[in-house]
Amino acid sequence: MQSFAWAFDKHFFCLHEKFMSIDDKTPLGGSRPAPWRNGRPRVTKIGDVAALVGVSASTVSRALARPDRVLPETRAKILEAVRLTGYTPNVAARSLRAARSMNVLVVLSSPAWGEEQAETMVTPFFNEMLLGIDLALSAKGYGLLLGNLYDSEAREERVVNLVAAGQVDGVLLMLGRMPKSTGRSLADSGVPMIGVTTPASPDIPVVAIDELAAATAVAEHLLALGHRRFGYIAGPEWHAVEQTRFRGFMEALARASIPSSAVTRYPGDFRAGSGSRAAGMFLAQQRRPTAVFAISDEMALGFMKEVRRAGLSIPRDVSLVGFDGIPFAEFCEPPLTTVRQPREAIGRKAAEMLIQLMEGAEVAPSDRVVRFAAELRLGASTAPPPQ
Amino acid sequence: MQSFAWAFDKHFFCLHEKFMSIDDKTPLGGSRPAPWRNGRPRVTKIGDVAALVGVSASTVSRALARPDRVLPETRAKILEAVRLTGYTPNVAARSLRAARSMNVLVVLSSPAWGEEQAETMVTPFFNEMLLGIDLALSAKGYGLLLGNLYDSEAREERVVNLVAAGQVDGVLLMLGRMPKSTGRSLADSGVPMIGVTTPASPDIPVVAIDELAAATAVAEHLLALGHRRFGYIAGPEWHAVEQTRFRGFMEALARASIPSSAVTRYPGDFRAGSGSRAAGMFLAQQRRPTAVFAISDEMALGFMKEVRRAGLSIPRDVSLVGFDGIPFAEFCEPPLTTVRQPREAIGRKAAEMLIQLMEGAEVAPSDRVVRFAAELRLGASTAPPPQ
DNA sequence: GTGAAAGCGCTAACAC
DNA sequence: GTGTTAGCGCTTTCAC
Repeated sequence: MQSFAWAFDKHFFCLHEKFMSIDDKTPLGGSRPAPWRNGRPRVTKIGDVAALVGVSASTVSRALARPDRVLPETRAKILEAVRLTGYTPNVAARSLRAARSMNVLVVLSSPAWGEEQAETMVTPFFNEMLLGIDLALSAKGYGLLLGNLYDSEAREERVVNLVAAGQVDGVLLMLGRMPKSTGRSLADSGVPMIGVTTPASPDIPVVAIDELAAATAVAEHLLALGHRRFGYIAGPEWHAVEQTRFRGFMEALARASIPSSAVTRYPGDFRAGSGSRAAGMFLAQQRRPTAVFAISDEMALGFMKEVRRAGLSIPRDVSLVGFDGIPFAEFCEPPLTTVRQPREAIGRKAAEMLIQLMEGAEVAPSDRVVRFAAELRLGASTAPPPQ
Repeated sequence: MQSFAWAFDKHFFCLHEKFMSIDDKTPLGGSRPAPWRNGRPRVTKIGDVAALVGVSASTVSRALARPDRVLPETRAKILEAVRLTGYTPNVAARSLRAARSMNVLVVLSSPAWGEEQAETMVTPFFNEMLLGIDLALSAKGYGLLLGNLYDSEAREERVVNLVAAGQVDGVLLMLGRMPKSTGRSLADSGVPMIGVTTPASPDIPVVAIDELAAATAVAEHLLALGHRRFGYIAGPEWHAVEQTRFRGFMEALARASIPSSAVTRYPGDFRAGSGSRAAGMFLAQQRRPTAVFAISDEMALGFMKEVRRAGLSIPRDVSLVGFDGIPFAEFCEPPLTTVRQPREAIGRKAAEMLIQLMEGAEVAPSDRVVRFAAELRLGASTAPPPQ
């Protein structure tokens, strides 16, 4: 994504010469071939339709926007002409006039250290969420612009510009933290915004799961199985989700009188590779945890693979819990015990709230923070600890 | 995704106090408050910057677009004012004027029968490809609009409109067939277009892997292991990729004198569920194939899961080959033998070709069809047939 | 019910 | 070098 970006910084590439020659061959409707008018195909404009029918452009516009304010027969003729010519309103003109773009920006940050480290554009976790968002938005006629920050500040800057430039009418933030962009921030832009799985904020309504409850459920499940020594594969420390899940997990353990020294915290970044590295550290330990909680399924899968390679078996030697409930969590062997987030519903709800905001409604106070319940889905990767 | 309707924003918000004072002297946004100009946040316009510096709007525009054509000191003052005010050009106006949107549309179709059946917005297969596309586009300042057809005709229509409306400067088609849309087709719109993993077409350059060679490699690998009875989990029949892979697979077998009656063809739709269903059919067979080729990794994983549930072991009882090389193919047990497509490279190449087209270049004849080599990546899911 | 006219914000040709 | 001017395509008053 994010690619939009535009040439704000560098401003236009100039292609004049090329344009000229093409233009000469295909002079566009206008009396004078505009040199900048890229050899674009001649497109039907509202005036063309009007001329064809023998009415004014305003009437065509009205016929399309407020059918009831145009004589039925005029309207019929206009619609016919529209069909005939394949006329489609020019979005840029309409946006300019209406001061709205009908586009929504989804800002996400695939975990990466700079884009050269990125592995995919949309992580499995965001994927289903995007589906819900897309369906909700397109139902209301909004388009979807995708902006991946790839954890890069330069990108962040561009995204902020994008918003400032009025290219989008609303923003969905799917980030672990607020962008710390230089210059004016997103929040300052006055563009409606909703956070998805994002830290709660006074300014920005948030849709997410109840992270604390979910982490608690994981801890209690493992405790109930009899585990007393734990591993925790973390996310980046600045990530809101990491902070909450860690806290929920530790507090639940504390309530069961498990000292924090009984928990080994392995660093991670949500991606499978970091799960494998955590496994390396796990394997090297003298006194290994009997249960490991990875706060993303990808890390759990990475852990699983590495541990199996070392000849250990899950859950016989070590229990494993993931988080998110990505589709592949059930295809691994054993199927992963994980926390399933209702991602499509989250995405849909967030998009619907954003649409309301964009259409001028206020967010009800009760909707400042919407939390969905997450469900602990038992796979076969957890069992009582080995004797 | 997208189509465009209507609604309005209501927010009143003043960005910059600094600016307010200037405002008082030069009430911007027209002498008369336009009634439709729904209390949008007051945004800095080029004229504001100009007024602040004491030059004309054109000079500001020039200072930004062609620095060399403006006096250095003027320019410096302008840049300072831009910084101060947080001015960002209005995209709609620029697009309208320049007749280019700096946006590219990526049309894809997650396998589904209508959107209510969709599982994710971006399949794992498209994901890495999107990464390559995104990086290439954003490097040149282009934005990325995502349009998922979800195999729905209504969506198709909207996407076509989008293109016709000039909302995008170019299109990347990631489909198994050409959209069969009613009304004027995409190809007619005259907008530059590149197909990615799409049927070759006289009009549209294509970037893909050498499907035929890949399918051949799979067949030869299985033949070399000694297999003589095969299963083939197909894609939708209309899908170009399905057609080519099936042909490549069958022809290679034929060259080894394997009769086509030795191949069971299970229907599929690229998704995991259809792989599971194929497994059901497989298990019910009297004389089962000893090797199965699924033309997507997801289907292979679905097959694997179901077969394992029935107590069979891969590759001891049946060998399995997937296709695509999605990340999770190596996390399953056993790791999947699959055809790895260099997806990021494909995406990047396609985007770069599109950019060339959009900037007026011709596609070199040699680039009408660009084929990357795909690599058969041996996992542990293939072995000689059971005795 | 319909047309004429103005103008959204920006850029480029054309003076000076 | 810089200002003036015109107009991209559309929608929306405001007359009639």
